[in-house]
Amino acid sequence: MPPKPKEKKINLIKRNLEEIITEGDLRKLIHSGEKLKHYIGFEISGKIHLGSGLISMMKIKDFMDAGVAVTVFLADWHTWINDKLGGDHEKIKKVAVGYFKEGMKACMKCLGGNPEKINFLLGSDLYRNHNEYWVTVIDVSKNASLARIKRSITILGRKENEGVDFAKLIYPPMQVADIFFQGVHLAHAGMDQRKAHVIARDVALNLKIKPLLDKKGNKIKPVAVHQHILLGLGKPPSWPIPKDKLRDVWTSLKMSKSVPDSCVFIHDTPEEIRRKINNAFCPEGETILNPVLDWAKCLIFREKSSKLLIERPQKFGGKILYSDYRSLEQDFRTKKLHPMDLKNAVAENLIKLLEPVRRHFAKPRVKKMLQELDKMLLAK
RNA sequence: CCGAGGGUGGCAGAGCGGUCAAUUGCAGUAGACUGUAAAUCUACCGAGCUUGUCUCUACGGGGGUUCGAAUCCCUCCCCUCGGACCA
Repeated sequence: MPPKPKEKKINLIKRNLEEIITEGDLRKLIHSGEKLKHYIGFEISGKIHLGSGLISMMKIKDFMDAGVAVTVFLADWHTWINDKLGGDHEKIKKVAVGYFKEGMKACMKCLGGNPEKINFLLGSDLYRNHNEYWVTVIDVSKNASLARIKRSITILGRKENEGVDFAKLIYPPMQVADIFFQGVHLAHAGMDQRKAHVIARDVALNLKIKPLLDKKGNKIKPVAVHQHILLGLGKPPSWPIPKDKLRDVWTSLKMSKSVPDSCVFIHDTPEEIRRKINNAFCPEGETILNPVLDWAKCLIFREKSSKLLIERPQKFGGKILYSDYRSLEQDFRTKKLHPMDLKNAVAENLIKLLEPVRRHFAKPRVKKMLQELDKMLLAK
Protein backbone atom coordinates (compact mmCIF):
# COMPACT_ATOMS: atom_id res chain seq x y z
CA MET A 1 0.00 0.00 0.00
CA PRO A 2 1.55 3.32 -1.03
CA PRO A 3 2.02 5.83 1.78
CA LYS A 4 -0.43 8.69 2.03
CA PRO A 5 0.71 11.93 0.44
CA LYS A 6 1.24 13.58 3.82
CA GLU A 7 3.33 10.69 5.12
CA LYS A 8 5.35 10.79 1.93
CA LYS A 9 6.07 14.47 2.52
CA ILE A 10 7.12 13.85 6.09
CA ASN A 11 9.41 11.04 5.02
CA LEU A 12 11.04 13.20 2.37
CA ILE A 13 11.61 15.98 4.83
CA LYS A 14 13.08 13.88 7.59
CA ARG A 15 15.21 11.42 5.62
CA ASN A 16 19.01 11.51 5.63
CA LEU A 17 19.07 13.97 8.49
CA GLU A 18 21.15 13.99 11.63
CA GLU A 19 18.20 15.34 13.62
CA ILE A 20 14.87 17.06 13.39
CA ILE A 21 13.49 19.22 16.18
CA THR A 22 10.85 18.08 16.43
CA GLU A 23 9.12 15.52 14.29
CA GLY A 24 5.96 16.11 16.24
CA ASP A 25 6.00 19.79 15.34
CA LEU A 26 6.60 18.90 11.71
CA ARG A 27 3.63 16.55 11.67
CA LYS A 28 1.37 19.22 13.11
CA LEU A 29 2.49 21.65 10.45
CA ILE A 30 1.99 19.20 7.61
CA HIS A 31 -1.40 18.15 8.85
CA SER A 32 -2.54 21.74 9.26
CA GLY A 33 -2.14 22.09 5.49
CA GLU A 34 0.07 25.13 5.90
CA LYS A 35 2.14 26.07 2.87
CA LEU A 36 5.60 25.50 4.29
CA LYS A 37 8.51 27.88 3.95
CA HIS A 38 12.07 26.66 4.20
CA TYR A 39 15.35 28.46 4.46
CA ILE A 40 19.03 27.63 4.70
CA GLY A 41 21.65 30.32 5.14
CA PHE A 42 25.21 30.26 3.88
CA GLU A 43 28.17 32.40 4.64
CA ILE A 44 29.97 33.35 1.48
CA SER A 45 33.28 32.34 2.86
CA GLY A 46 35.10 30.92 -0.13
CA LYS A 47 34.79 28.01 -2.45
CA ILE A 48 31.87 25.63 -2.17
CA HIS A 49 32.75 22.21 -0.88
CA LEU A 50 30.80 18.98 -0.98
CA GLY A 51 29.15 19.71 2.36
CA SER A 52 27.43 22.93 1.37
CA GLY A 53 27.12 21.96 -2.26
CA LEU A 54 25.85 18.42 -2.22
CA ILE A 55 24.62 17.57 1.27
CA SER A 56 22.61 20.79 1.54
CA MET A 57 21.29 20.59 -1.99
CA MET A 58 20.21 16.97 -1.49
CA LYS A 59 18.01 18.09 1.34
CA ILE A 60 16.79 21.13 -0.53
CA LYS A 61 15.72 18.83 -3.32
CA ASP A 62 13.83 16.69 -0.80
CA PHE A 63 12.05 19.78 0.46
CA MET A 64 11.16 20.86 -3.05
CA ASP A 65 9.84 17.40 -3.80
CA ALA A 66 7.75 17.66 -0.66
CA GLY A 67 6.19 20.85 -1.96
CA VAL A 68 8.02 23.20 0.38
CA ALA A 69 9.01 26.65 -0.83
CA VAL A 70 12.79 26.72 -0.53
CA THR A 71 15.09 29.67 -0.02
CA VAL A 72 18.86 29.77 -0.14
CA PHE A 73 19.83 32.74 1.94
CA LEU A 74 23.09 34.38 0.92
CA ALA A 75 24.25 35.70 4.26
CA ASP A 76 26.46 38.56 3.19
CA TRP A 77 26.11 40.48 6.44
CA HIS A 78 27.01 37.42 8.49
CA THR A 79 30.00 36.78 6.28
CA TRP A 80 31.15 40.33 6.77
CA ILE A 81 30.73 40.10 10.53
CA ASN A 82 32.70 36.86 10.54
CA ASP A 83 35.63 38.46 8.67
CA LYS A 84 35.46 36.10 5.73
CA LEU A 85 36.68 37.08 2.29
CA GLY A 86 38.84 39.76 3.86
CA GLY A 87 35.83 41.26 5.62
CA ASP A 88 35.09 43.26 2.47
CA HIS A 89 31.33 43.59 2.24
CA GLU A 90 31.26 44.68 -1.40
CA LYS A 91 33.34 41.72 -2.52
CA ILE A 92 31.20 39.39 -0.45
CA LYS A 93 28.02 40.59 -2.12
CA LYS A 94 29.55 40.19 -5.54
CA VAL A 95 30.69 36.62 -4.87
CA ALA A 96 27.33 35.80 -3.29
CA VAL A 97 25.18 36.66 -6.26
CA GLY A 98 27.81 35.50 -8.73
CA TYR A 99 30.03 32.53 -8.01
CA PHE A 100 28.10 31.15 -5.08
CA LYS A 101 24.71 31.20 -6.72
CA GLU A 102 26.04 29.62 -9.89
CA GLY A 103 27.82 26.93 -7.90
CA MET A 104 24.76 26.02 -5.89
CA LYS A 105 22.55 25.87 -8.95
CA ALA A 106 25.03 23.59 -10.65
CA CYS A 107 24.96 21.29 -7.63
CA MET A 108 21.21 21.05 -7.89
CA LYS A 109 21.62 19.93 -11.48
CA CYS A 110 23.91 17.11 -10.35
CA LEU A 111 21.13 15.84 -8.14
CA GLY A 112 18.50 16.02 -10.84
CA GLY A 113 16.56 18.93 -9.36
CA ASN A 114 15.44 22.13 -10.99
CA PRO A 115 17.71 25.00 -9.91
CA GLU A 116 15.25 27.59 -11.14
CA LYS A 117 12.82 26.63 -8.39
CA ILE A 118 15.23 27.79 -5.69
CA ASN A 119 14.67 31.25 -4.33
CA PHE A 120 18.03 32.89 -3.76
CA LEU A 121 17.90 35.78 -1.35
CA LEU A 122 20.72 38.13 -0.49
CA GLY A 123 20.80 39.31 3.11
CA SER A 124 21.26 42.93 2.12
CA ASP A 125 18.15 42.78 -0.03
CA LEU A 126 16.14 41.35 2.82
CA TYR A 127 17.26 43.97 5.32
CA ARG A 128 17.20 47.04 3.10
CA ASN A 129 14.37 49.37 4.00
CA HIS A 130 13.07 46.90 6.50
CA ASN A 131 13.26 48.58 9.84
CA GLU A 132 11.22 45.73 11.26
CA TYR A 133 14.11 43.35 10.70
CA TRP A 134 16.28 45.21 13.16
CA VAL A 135 13.42 45.45 15.57
CA THR A 136 13.21 41.66 15.35
CA VAL A 137 16.92 41.39 16.11
CA ILE A 138 16.34 43.35 19.30
CA ASP A 139 13.22 41.37 20.11
CA VAL A 140 15.22 38.17 19.86
CA SER A 141 18.11 39.64 21.83
CA LYS A 142 15.86 40.70 24.66
CA ASN A 143 14.84 37.09 25.06
CA ALA A 144 18.32 35.59 25.23
CA SER A 145 20.93 36.09 27.90
CA LEU A 146 24.42 37.37 27.18
CA ALA A 147 25.88 34.07 28.38
CA ARG A 148 23.64 32.20 25.99
CA ILE A 149 24.70 34.32 23.04
CA LYS A 150 28.36 33.99 23.96
CA ARG A 151 28.03 30.23 24.05
CA SER A 152 26.36 30.22 20.67
CA ILE A 153 29.37 31.84 19.07
CA THR A 154 30.49 28.38 17.95
CA ILE A 155 28.05 28.70 15.08
CA LEU A 156 30.51 31.14 13.53
CA GLY A 157 33.10 28.40 13.56
CA ARG A 158 34.78 30.02 16.55
CA LYS A 159 35.77 28.58 19.86
CA GLU A 160 33.61 29.36 22.82
CA ASN A 161 36.27 31.32 24.65
CA GLU A 162 37.87 32.92 21.66
CA GLY A 163 38.36 36.66 21.86
CA VAL A 164 35.87 38.21 19.50
CA ASP A 165 34.83 41.70 18.56
CA PHE A 166 31.38 42.75 19.60
CA ALA A 167 29.83 42.49 16.15
CA LYS A 168 30.18 38.75 16.37
CA LEU A 169 27.73 38.70 19.24
CA ILE A 170 25.15 40.35 17.02
CA TYR A 171 25.45 37.51 14.53
CA PRO A 172 23.47 34.86 16.40
CA PRO A 173 20.48 37.11 17.10
CA MET A 174 20.56 38.16 13.45
CA GLN A 175 20.53 34.55 12.33
CA VAL A 176 17.56 33.89 14.56
CA ALA A 177 15.82 37.03 13.34
CA ASP A 178 16.34 35.86 9.75
CA ILE A 179 14.11 32.92 10.50
CA PHE A 180 11.24 34.89 12.01
CA PHE A 181 11.45 37.84 9.68
CA GLN A 182 11.04 35.54 6.71
CA GLY A 183 8.33 33.49 8.39
CA VAL A 184 10.30 30.27 8.02
CA HIS A 185 8.73 27.01 9.22
CA LEU A 186 11.68 24.78 8.35
CA ALA A 187 15.01 26.16 9.48
CA HIS A 188 17.62 24.05 7.75
CA ALA A 189 21.36 23.94 8.48
CA GLY A 190 24.22 21.66 9.39
CA MET A 191 24.52 20.20 12.87
CA ASP A 192 27.08 22.90 13.64
CA GLN A 193 24.29 25.49 13.55
CA ARG A 194 21.97 23.87 16.02
CA LYS A 195 22.65 26.39 18.79
CA ALA A 196 21.12 29.18 16.71
CA HIS A 197 18.07 27.10 15.94
CA VAL A 198 17.59 26.07 19.51
CA ILE A 199 17.65 29.72 20.53
CA ALA A 200 15.08 30.39 17.82
CA ARG A 201 12.80 27.73 19.26
CA ASP A 202 13.37 28.96 22.80
CA VAL A 203 12.45 32.55 22.04
CA ALA A 204 9.71 31.74 19.52
CA LEU A 205 6.77 31.98 21.90
CA ASN A 206 8.00 35.19 23.51
CA LEU A 207 8.45 37.28 20.40
CA LYS A 208 6.23 40.35 20.07
CA ILE A 209 7.12 41.78 16.68
CA LYS A 210 7.37 39.01 14.09
CA PRO A 211 6.52 35.69 15.74
CA LEU A 212 5.87 32.65 13.61
CA LEU A 213 2.15 32.00 13.57
CA ASP A 214 0.03 29.03 12.64
CA LYS A 215 -3.18 29.31 10.65
CA LYS A 216 -5.17 30.12 13.74
CA GLY A 217 -2.80 32.90 14.74
CA ASN A 218 -1.08 31.05 17.57
CA LYS A 219 2.64 31.51 18.08
CA ILE A 220 4.59 28.41 17.08
CA LYS A 221 8.21 27.28 17.03
CA PRO A 222 10.02 26.78 13.76
CA VAL A 223 11.05 23.21 13.05
CA ALA A 224 14.81 22.79 12.94
CA VAL A 225 16.28 20.29 10.51
CA HIS A 226 19.96 19.51 10.80
CA GLN A 227 21.98 17.64 8.26
CA HIS A 228 25.13 15.63 8.73
CA ILE A 229 28.50 17.37 8.65
CA LEU A 230 30.87 15.47 6.40
CA LEU A 231 34.09 14.22 7.89
CA GLY A 232 37.28 15.88 6.70
CA LEU A 233 39.68 13.71 4.79
CA GLY A 234 42.58 14.36 7.12
CA LYS A 235 43.56 12.28 10.08
CA PRO A 236 41.97 13.20 13.42
CA PRO A 237 44.14 15.31 15.75
CA SER A 238 44.54 12.31 18.00
CA TRP A 239 44.03 8.72 17.09
CA PRO A 240 42.56 6.47 18.24
CA ILE A 241 39.82 8.45 19.89
CA PRO A 242 38.03 7.06 22.93
CA LYS A 243 34.34 6.54 22.17
CA ASP A 244 33.14 8.83 24.94
CA LYS A 245 35.22 11.71 23.58
CA LEU A 246 33.78 11.36 20.11
CA ARG A 247 31.23 14.12 20.52
CA ASP A 248 33.85 16.60 21.71
CA VAL A 249 36.21 16.13 18.83
CA TRP A 250 33.62 15.84 16.11
CA THR A 251 33.79 19.50 15.12
CA SER A 252 37.54 19.33 14.73
CA LEU A 253 37.06 16.45 12.32
CA LYS A 254 34.69 18.17 10.01
CA MET A 255 35.51 19.11 6.50
CA SER A 256 37.00 22.54 6.44
CA LYS A 257 37.87 24.99 3.75
CA SER A 258 40.80 26.25 5.73
CA VAL A 259 42.45 22.85 5.54
CA PRO A 260 42.71 22.59 1.77
CA ASP A 261 43.06 18.83 1.47
CA SER A 262 40.42 17.99 4.05
CA CYS A 263 37.72 18.72 1.52
CA VAL A 264 36.77 18.41 -2.09
CA PHE A 265 35.40 21.46 -3.83
CA ILE A 266 32.51 21.01 -6.19
CA HIS A 267 34.51 22.10 -9.22
CA ASP A 268 37.72 20.24 -8.44
CA THR A 269 39.21 18.46 -11.43
CA PRO A 270 39.04 14.67 -11.60
CA GLU A 271 42.78 14.54 -10.87
CA GLU A 272 42.38 16.68 -7.74
CA ILE A 273 39.50 14.57 -6.53
CA ARG A 274 41.48 11.36 -7.02
CA ARG A 275 44.52 12.80 -5.29
CA LYS A 276 42.61 14.14 -2.30
CA ILE A 277 40.64 10.99 -1.74
CA ASN A 278 43.67 8.82 -2.20
CA ASN A 279 45.45 10.83 0.51
CA ALA A 280 42.53 10.49 2.87
CA PHE A 281 42.78 8.94 6.29
CA CYS A 282 41.25 5.50 5.98
CA PRO A 283 42.26 2.74 8.39
CA GLU A 284 41.40 -0.73 7.26
CA GLY A 285 38.31 -2.02 9.02
CA GLU A 286 37.53 1.30 10.72
CA THR A 287 33.90 2.20 10.21
CA ILE A 288 33.25 5.04 12.64
CA LEU A 289 35.78 7.76 11.99
CA ASN A 290 36.38 6.96 8.39
CA PRO A 291 35.84 9.88 6.04
CA VAL A 292 35.80 7.79 2.88
CA LEU A 293 33.12 5.52 4.26
CA ASP A 294 31.27 8.54 5.59
CA TRP A 295 31.31 10.12 2.17
CA ALA A 296 30.17 6.90 0.55
CA LYS A 297 27.25 6.71 2.95
CA CYS A 298 26.12 10.31 2.67
CA LEU A 299 27.07 11.26 -0.86
CA ILE A 300 26.68 8.04 -2.79
CA PHE A 301 24.06 5.98 -0.99
CA ARG A 302 21.62 8.85 -0.81
CA GLU A 303 18.73 7.07 -2.53
CA LYS A 304 17.36 3.59 -2.00
CA SER A 305 18.32 2.85 -5.58
CA SER A 306 21.93 4.05 -5.22
CA LYS A 307 24.72 1.67 -6.14
CA LEU A 308 28.48 1.62 -5.88
CA LEU A 309 30.58 -0.47 -8.21
CA ILE A 310 33.99 -1.46 -6.95
CA GLU A 311 36.41 -2.34 -9.69
CA ARG A 312 39.52 -4.04 -8.44
CA PRO A 313 42.09 -6.38 -9.86
CA GLN A 314 41.15 -10.05 -10.03
CA LYS A 315 43.77 -10.96 -7.42
CA PHE A 316 42.04 -8.75 -4.86
CA GLY A 317 38.63 -10.19 -5.58
CA GLY A 318 37.49 -8.61 -8.84
CA LYS A 319 34.42 -6.46 -9.42
CA ILE A 320 31.74 -6.16 -6.80
CA LEU A 321 28.54 -4.15 -6.83
CA TYR A 322 27.05 -2.80 -3.62
CA SER A 323 23.45 -1.73 -3.68
CA ASP A 324 23.15 -0.59 -0.09
CA TYR A 325 25.46 1.01 2.42
CA ARG A 326 25.05 -1.66 5.08
CA SER A 327 26.66 -4.40 3.06
CA LEU A 328 29.47 -2.06 2.01
CA GLU A 329 30.15 -1.19 5.62
CA GLN A 330 30.04 -4.78 6.67
CA ASP A 331 32.56 -5.87 4.06
CA PHE A 332 34.81 -3.02 5.05
CA ARG A 333 34.59 -3.86 8.72
CA THR A 334 35.46 -7.47 8.06
CA LYS A 335 38.29 -6.34 5.78
CA LYS A 336 36.82 -8.02 2.76
CA LEU A 337 37.01 -4.63 1.11
CA HIS A 338 40.37 -2.88 1.04
CA PRO A 339 40.60 0.89 1.63
CA MET A 340 42.32 1.51 -1.66
CA ASP A 341 39.55 -0.15 -3.65
CA LEU A 342 36.97 1.81 -1.70
CA LYS A 343 38.84 5.05 -2.34
CA ASN A 344 39.09 4.47 -6.06
CA ALA A 345 35.41 3.66 -6.34
CA VAL A 346 34.28 6.62 -4.25
CA ALA A 347 36.51 8.98 -6.18
CA GLU A 348 35.26 7.85 -9.57
CA ASN A 349 31.68 7.97 -8.40
CA LEU A 350 32.05 11.55 -7.16
CA ILE A 351 33.85 12.61 -10.30
CA LYS A 352 30.90 11.37 -12.30
CA LEU A 353 28.36 12.93 -9.95
CA LEU A 354 30.02 16.34 -10.18
CA GLU A 355 30.31 16.32 -13.93
CA PRO A 356 27.54 18.90 -14.44
CA VAL A 357 29.34 21.31 -12.11
CA ARG A 358 32.56 21.06 -14.02
CA ARG A 359 30.67 21.56 -17.25
CA HIS A 360 28.97 24.64 -15.82
CA PHE A 361 32.23 26.09 -14.60
CA ALA A 362 33.78 25.56 -17.99
CA LYS A 363 31.55 28.30 -19.38
CA PRO A 364 33.63 31.48 -19.74
CA ARG A 365 31.19 33.63 -17.78
CA VAL A 366 31.14 31.26 -14.80
CA LYS A 367 34.79 30.31 -15.05
CA LYS A 368 35.67 33.96 -14.68
CA MET A 369 33.73 34.14 -11.41
CA LEU A 370 35.77 31.29 -9.97
CA GLN A 371 39.01 32.83 -11.16
CA GLU A 372 38.11 36.12 -9.54
CA LEU A 373 37.31 34.36 -6.29
CA ASP A 374 40.61 32.49 -6.46
CA LYS A 375 42.41 35.78 -6.88
CA MET A 376 40.56 37.23 -3.90
CA LEU A 377 41.44 34.28 -1.69
CA LEU A 378 45.05 34.51 -2.73
CA ALA A 379 45.23 38.25 -2.05
CA LYS A 380 44.71 37.69 1.65
C1' C B 1 41.78 58.68 29.35
C1' C B 2 45.31 56.46 33.18
C1' G B 3 48.29 52.16 34.77
C1' A B 4 50.56 47.30 33.88
C1' G B 5 51.93 43.50 30.47
C1' G B 6 52.47 42.28 25.44
C1' G B 7 53.13 42.25 19.70
C1' U B 8 58.92 37.07 16.77
C1' G B 9 58.42 32.71 10.78
C1' G B 10 51.29 28.95 9.05
C1' C B 11 50.27 28.39 14.59
C1' A B 12 52.34 27.84 19.60
C1' G B 13 56.50 29.68 21.86
C1' A B 14 62.23 30.72 23.03
C1' G B 15 65.81 34.46 22.27
C1' C B 16 66.69 40.15 25.11
C1' G B 17 73.41 44.11 21.69
C1' G B 18 77.48 40.31 17.81
C1' U B 19 78.30 33.19 17.33
C1' C B 20 70.22 34.80 14.73
C1' A B 21 67.43 33.33 8.77
C1' A B 22 66.48 33.17 14.45
C1' U B 23 66.22 27.05 19.92
C1' U B 24 61.98 23.92 20.24
C1' G B 25 56.97 21.79 19.49
C1' C B 26 52.89 21.34 16.08
C1' A B 27 51.47 21.78 11.16
C1' G B 28 53.40 21.33 5.97
C1' U B 29 56.41 18.99 1.74
C1' A B 30 59.36 14.87 -0.24
C1' G B 31 61.40 9.85 0.20
C1' A B 32 61.48 4.81 2.72
C1' C B 33 57.96 1.21 4.69
C1' U B 34 52.75 -0.96 4.31
C1' G B 35 48.15 -3.00 -1.93
C1' U B 36 45.41 3.33 0.65
C1' A B 37 45.83 6.72 4.36
C1' A B 38 47.66 6.67 9.46
C1' A B 39 51.95 5.31 12.65
C1' U B 40 57.33 5.03 12.26
C1' C B 41 62.14 6.54 10.19
C1' U B 42 64.99 10.13 6.98
C1' A B 43 65.50 14.90 4.46
C1' C B 44 63.51 19.73 3.51
C1' C B 45 60.71 23.55 5.72
C1' G B 46 61.71 32.98 4.48
C1' A B 47 62.70 34.08 -0.82
C1' G B 48 66.13 33.64 -4.98
C1' C B 49 69.65 31.49 -7.67
C1' U B 50 75.43 30.84 -10.08
C1' U B 51 73.07 25.51 -4.16
C1' G B 52 77.26 28.77 -1.65
C1' U B 53 81.62 29.65 4.91
C1' C B 54 76.25 33.18 -1.78
C1' U B 55 72.56 37.33 -2.33
C1' C B 56 68.16 39.65 -0.73
C1' U B 57 64.02 40.49 2.60
C1' A B 58 62.68 39.61 7.71
C1' C B 59 61.28 39.58 14.52
C1' G B 60 53.89 45.30 14.66
C1' G B 61 55.05 50.56 11.60
C1' G B 62 58.47 54.70 11.40
C1' G B 63 62.86 57.08 13.31
C1' G B 64 67.40 56.95 16.32
C1' U B 65 71.94 55.13 19.26
C1' U B 66 75.98 51.69 17.85
C1' C B 67 81.44 49.17 13.97
C1' G B 68 77.00 45.94 14.77
C1' A B 69 69.82 45.66 17.03
C1' A B 70 64.63 40.80 17.21
C1' U B 71 67.51 42.47 21.41
C1' C B 72 68.83 49.64 23.79
C1' C B 73 66.16 54.71 23.11
C1' C B 74 62.02 57.77 20.91
C1' U B 75 57.38 57.75 18.56
C1' C B 76 53.01 55.79 16.39
C1' C B 77 49.58 51.61 15.81
C1' C B 78 47.31 47.24 17.78
C1' C B 79 46.06 43.36 21.59
C1' U B 80 45.29 41.66 26.86
C1' C B 81 44.25 42.85 31.87
C1' G B 82 43.03 46.31 35.61
C1' G B 83 41.27 51.26 36.82
C1' A B 84 39.10 56.09 35.96
C1' C B 85 35.22 58.90 33.68
C1' C B 86 29.72 58.37 33.29
C1' A B 87 25.72 64.78 31.68
